[in-house]
Amino acid sequence: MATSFPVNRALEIIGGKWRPQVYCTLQDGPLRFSDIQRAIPDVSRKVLTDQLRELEQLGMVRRIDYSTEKHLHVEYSLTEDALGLQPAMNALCSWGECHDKK
Amino acid sequence: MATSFPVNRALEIIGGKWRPQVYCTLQDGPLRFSDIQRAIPDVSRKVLTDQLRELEQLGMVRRIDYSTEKHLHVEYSLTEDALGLQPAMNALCSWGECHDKK
DNA sequence: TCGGGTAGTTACTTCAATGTGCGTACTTTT
DNA sequence: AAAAGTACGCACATTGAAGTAACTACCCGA
Repeated sequence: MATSFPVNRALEIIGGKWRPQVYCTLQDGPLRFSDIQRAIPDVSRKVLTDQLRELEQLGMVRRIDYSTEKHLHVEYSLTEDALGLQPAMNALCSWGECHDKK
Repeated sequence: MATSFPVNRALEIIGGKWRPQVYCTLQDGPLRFSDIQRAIPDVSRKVLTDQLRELEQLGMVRRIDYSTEKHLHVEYSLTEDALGLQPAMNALCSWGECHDKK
């Protein structure tokens, strides 16, 4: 299977159309669902919830429900495991920045 | 568009089902088509040629035709641009290795 | 009570990536 | 003469990721 390569574990997290944005958005700290949506305006609610659920199952995103009887309040954040990908993300970003121009 | 993120430039190269394998296989030097196939047995001829063509168009793979009237001989290798991704690849790999076990 | 905010779910559709199976054309080896 | 290697191309089918649109259910402020 493709997952015999260790890279693919990492690509499950940051691969796909929206995951890099979700990752980058959550890097700066916990956010509510609607804040993530505002940060990534082009993603639909459905796709965003799908992505967050999948990332949660992969152990990369933590979902904490602070809702009371009065208010809905859910926060999403990256787990420590996910934060371990930051060096790799930075390497990918800096490569990307060098190879845009032209 | 999603490509506003610099990460996505890099994910065009190493994202997808077979590209990490192709990348890793060619890291060790130029190979012929059939050698790549032997290194990645599960990929079909069509998909492999598709991938190589796309990576060539992205400027990540160099295709050199050494054929004579006698022999077909084509070699594929990574470009210098693509080799610039090695630090990022290593970072992804080492993250993946740490998070397999368990 | 009307619009806007919170956080979703459900059903259906579309589209790009991937896979299957065939044919081409020319070679060397047995 | 037949089989097997090299490097493809083409037509089509399947699959999975992503998108669209509508619905739920509750709260707040004007």
